[in-house]
Amino acid sequence: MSTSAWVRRLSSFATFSHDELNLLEQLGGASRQYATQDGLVKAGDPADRIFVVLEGLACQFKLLPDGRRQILAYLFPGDMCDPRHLLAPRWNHAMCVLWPARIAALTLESVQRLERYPNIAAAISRYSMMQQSIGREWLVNVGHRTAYERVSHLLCEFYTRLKAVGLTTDDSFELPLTQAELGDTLALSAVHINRTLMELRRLRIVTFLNRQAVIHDYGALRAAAGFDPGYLQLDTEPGVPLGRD
Amino acid sequence: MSTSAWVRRLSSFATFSHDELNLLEQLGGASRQYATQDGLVKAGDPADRIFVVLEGLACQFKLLPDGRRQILAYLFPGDMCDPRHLLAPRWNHAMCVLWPARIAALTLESVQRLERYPNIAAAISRYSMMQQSIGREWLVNVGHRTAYERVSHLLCEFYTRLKAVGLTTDDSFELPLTQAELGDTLALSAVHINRTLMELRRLRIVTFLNRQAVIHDYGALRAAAGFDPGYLQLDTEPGVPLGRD
DNA sequence: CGAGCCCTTGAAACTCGTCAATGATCGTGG
DNA sequence: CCACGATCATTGACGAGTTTCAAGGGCTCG
Repeated sequence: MSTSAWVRRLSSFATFSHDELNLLEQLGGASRQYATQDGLVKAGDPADRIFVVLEGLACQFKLLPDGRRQILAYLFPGDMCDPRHLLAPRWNHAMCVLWPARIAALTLESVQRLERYPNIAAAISRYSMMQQSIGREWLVNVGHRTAYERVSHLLCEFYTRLKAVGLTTDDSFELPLTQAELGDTLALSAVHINRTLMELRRLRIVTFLNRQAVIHDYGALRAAAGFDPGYLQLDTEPGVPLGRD
Repeated sequence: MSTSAWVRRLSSFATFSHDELNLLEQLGGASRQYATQDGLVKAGDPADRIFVVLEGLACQFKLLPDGRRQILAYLFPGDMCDPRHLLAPRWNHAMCVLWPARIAALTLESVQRLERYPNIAAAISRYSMMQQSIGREWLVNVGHRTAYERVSHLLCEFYTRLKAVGLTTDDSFELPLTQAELGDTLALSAVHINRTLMELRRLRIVTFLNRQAVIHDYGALRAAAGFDPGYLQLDTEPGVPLGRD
């Protein structure tokens, strides 16, 4: 059972030796299968391990007392939690599985073992930095873009992130999200998500079929979103290592 | 020229030796004075140093091409940028000064020098983790709370953060922000910020005078916001459970 | 074949934004 | 010391974008 998406993702942030690659690959053995709707952690749980999504889809979210939900991040294959969570006593947000997933859990000790390899430590830090960058862009998205721009921007982000780990075919990718989940991500009602997606479909920019998103006109999508992929840092050259995390 | 707010802030995340305290205090010498409106970095600048705000107020923000602005974080006295920014080739957001400030700049080397002390490294990591946590809460705020809840929540956050570094007196604190800036933070128009603040004032919950916010009824403010200070991690020790929701 | 979830669509209501004008405050220079 | 301009706060009227409510239809799975 391969950890390849994870290795591919980290490889864009550092160059690994044979040993390091082996170590990363071994993680597959410690993984477990989860089903849609499975909870991974909830707010208040002790933060004693983080997760690496090897296949499938998971997300982080926060719940308000009255049931409103804000999705904070998606973990596609190859994505992991920020190891810094291990420094806090407890989680202050929740995680759940959105589509059947194979997920590995890492304890503080296993992360420290990995981070003895400077290349791995550097890759994880750079990768986590990029995830933070995505979070900042989401704040801009939710705060200052219209519904149409928001949806377009999120689709651009997904497309770019998935392409980077080889999870797109031609111009389409798996997107097993309900419109309610997209709504909780973009702070829009499911109804309005629907209307916006219909509009994108009507303009032949993006269509959806069987949980697949097909980008027919990436130029138009990107223009609609004002999408600038720079923040995804898929271009950076590996540099100097920086301490622990 | 004290660095005390910074030391106080970090001290809540680790216990420092005499040597470590000295080292942190020395930073004050390398600081510089800035005026309101001064830019610190803009998107695209090389990320070769980060900033520690010793006094005054600065913020991070992103600009959209048409001029819309989203403020991403405030740096009160004692706050610093995440050192991880040094791992990226360039900034993808901007920073500016909002109120006369004394600010120190740290290069990658100086951060590495500090992080040779494990307590300092740990404190900075934990502190940065908390900053990230604030960012997540902001996404919830902007995404899923009403104008009234948003404003209340932000005021609760400010009050709690400032109290933790001793920058409150009684129930008031300095808040030299314009309503336009609050609007760009909370994704509301300045006009609507005004109406919301008026409402808080009408209900005798919070008043404003000479750039000071005065909290008359913290209970009501907290209730209005649904504020739970847990995410600020000002109370807990690693691993120690606390019975809460 | 039914149950449940999800998508789709319309109509009405509401929150919040935009526009515009007035007033208050403050720093600056005459 | 006062006049001026600039920035910011305040207020009202109106409009736009989005939410809510409600109902119907399609798909999938047991």
